[in-house]
Amino acid sequence: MNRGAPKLSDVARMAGVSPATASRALSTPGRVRPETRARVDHAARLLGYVPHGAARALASQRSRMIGAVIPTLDNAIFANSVNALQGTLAESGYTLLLGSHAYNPVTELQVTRELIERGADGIVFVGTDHDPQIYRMLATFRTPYVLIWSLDPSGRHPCIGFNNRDAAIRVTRHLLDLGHRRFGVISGLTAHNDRVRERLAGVRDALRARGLELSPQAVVERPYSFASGQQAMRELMGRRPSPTAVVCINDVLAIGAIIECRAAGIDVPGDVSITGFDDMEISAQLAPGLTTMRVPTVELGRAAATYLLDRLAGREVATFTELPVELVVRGSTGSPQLESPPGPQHAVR
Amino acid sequence: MNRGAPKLSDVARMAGVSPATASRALSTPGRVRPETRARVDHAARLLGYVPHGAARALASQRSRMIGAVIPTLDNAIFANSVNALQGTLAESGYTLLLGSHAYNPVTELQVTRELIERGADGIVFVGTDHDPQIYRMLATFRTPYVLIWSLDPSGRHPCIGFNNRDAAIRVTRHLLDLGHRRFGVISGLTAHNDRVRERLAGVRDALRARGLELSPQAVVERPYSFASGQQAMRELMGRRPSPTAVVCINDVLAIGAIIECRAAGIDVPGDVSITGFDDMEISAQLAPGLTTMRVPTVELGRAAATYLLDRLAGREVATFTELPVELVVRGSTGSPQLESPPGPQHAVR
DNA sequence: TTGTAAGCGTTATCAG
DNA sequence: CTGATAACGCTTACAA
Repeated sequence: MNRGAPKLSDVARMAGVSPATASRALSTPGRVRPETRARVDHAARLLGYVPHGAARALASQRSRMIGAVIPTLDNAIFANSVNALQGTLAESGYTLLLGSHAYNPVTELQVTRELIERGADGIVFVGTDHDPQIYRMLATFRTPYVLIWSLDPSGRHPCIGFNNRDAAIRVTRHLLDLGHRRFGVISGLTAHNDRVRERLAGVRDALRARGLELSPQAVVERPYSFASGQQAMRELMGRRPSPTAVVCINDVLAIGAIIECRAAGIDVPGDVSITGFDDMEISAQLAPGLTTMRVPTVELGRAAATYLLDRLAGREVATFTELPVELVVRGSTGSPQLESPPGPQHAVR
Repeated sequence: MNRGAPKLSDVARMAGVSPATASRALSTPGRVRPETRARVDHAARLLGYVPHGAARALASQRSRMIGAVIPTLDNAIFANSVNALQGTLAESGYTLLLGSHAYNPVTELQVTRELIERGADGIVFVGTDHDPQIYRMLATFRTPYVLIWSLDPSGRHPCIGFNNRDAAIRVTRHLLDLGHRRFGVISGLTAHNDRVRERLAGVRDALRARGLELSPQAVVERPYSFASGQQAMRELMGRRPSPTAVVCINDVLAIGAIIECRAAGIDVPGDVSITGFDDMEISAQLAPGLTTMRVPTVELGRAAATYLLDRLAGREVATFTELPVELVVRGSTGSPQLESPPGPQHAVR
């Protein structure tokens, strides 16, 4: 791909120095006389020299590329994080290699292999649920990595995330405090998704602490999509007695749920309360009284980049970072519901 | 980064063949005896061999990586395309290198250089507005590329896109046909963004064809954000006489505009009509009567991947592909407005 | 079909 | 501070 393009030796010749010196002038400017550095820089500029990354990687054993393995970019949540990740990496001259797996563990393994093969100096993963083979590969290739979105309870893997279970507990408690007793949950698919499982567990924990159980039919598990959320909401509202509060495990599902409520003429909140996770800006507009958990997507991306860059530079790094999640109570889902058993309330996330 | 990891020579030794044969067995299975191929495969599997991408790229002059240079991932529109692009590439063993520039042409040039440096075998760009230096670099390095989202009128650059101007014309005509005469436009920033300029020109064209002009104050130019859209809408509705129809150049702005209408108690459509571009699923929920232009984001990503893969494989490729854009008329923004000058109508996109 | 050997364009080591 | 020179791990003529 570099056919005909100027190479380092061309730059060196033009500057009247050896390739070695040219290399140094370009990558470690401090190690050459200012004057020769100027000559080399000038020659490089004149020739439009662009270093050959593969050659450089081969010789230096560093690719200056960081990989990210994510479920999908369709979820705005991950797109935001990836955007921040890429931006932060670029500031340090690193390029992002992107792989997604659509929640398929086999694909994930494959994608990871691919990134390692391309020489990723480090890799970012989402969540803690990964094939043991993945961790084995990372160890074999001594590839630094970090898990984001979740906290690793085992402490075996470096992670930057937040307490998904606790966030769900807080959201649920909020609903309980509003007086709700009949709950429904619109969940994402739990397979290969620790975030969903933790959040679900959090809802259960909070309810149990107040002597309530979540019956199997009170939980609807669906893939992330507006349509799923709509349909799930319809099902839940069809149950008798119908829930007065519904917790949505993800914002996409929440939006679907809200849409369904509007279509069915159900007031949110009022007849129903919704609480949620992730990126709820739009959801909040759909249902102004919405209560949500705001997840630090941008911070996750930035922190992951910083972690890996620091690690690669041999700097000290914290191997366990918990980020705060903010409970955002909008409008007045408040006291009214406390007296009369309110309509359904939904915890969105 | 490959320290301690098995290399091709290890596989070769274990299989009892030369490195050359091992290489062939792995990358061109057809060129070796089935029996030796099996031995090599077995050895590779046993050792957990992962090829060294940089070495391979250096020797073969091909990286099996494709770059994408996009404005941002924060816009769901681009995220969808990138997702499709990455997925299609992965099916053919290609990995995606991602760069974004936040609508900054200097950053874009830099990012492009970075991708070329990393050895991208091909690059996808958004739109036609690019620094001439970018095209020069692409030529120097003989890097295949393709522009998506727009059609290149000059015919100089391969492109896969749709007619942005025509789409805007159709949307505007629709509003005209509904009886609207007083228009407002919420535009994105026109600098370095041919899509916005084309769409804006389309609105002007359609109006002019019916003897109407768009006064300077009827156009509000803002960066993409919900807040911008809200604010712009407020400004437009403050004008006297106020517009009965508003065209939003992008869905993010549209959502903001709709939010503002709801907050102000303005009915959409009814007091106001909205029409839009890009991903209007949510907008449509916020304003059920919304008319929109549906942009083929997934197809754009897929087609771009296919184009580059075909080109790299030496296959025939169409260098100019126009994709259809669908005008989606929802609800009944219809006849009511035809009689009485309707409230403001907004073309969202 | 397989092996030999010469690169691919940089960086790193080691003298000078 | 600078210059030879040997890797880096793989592919690919060319020969056998």
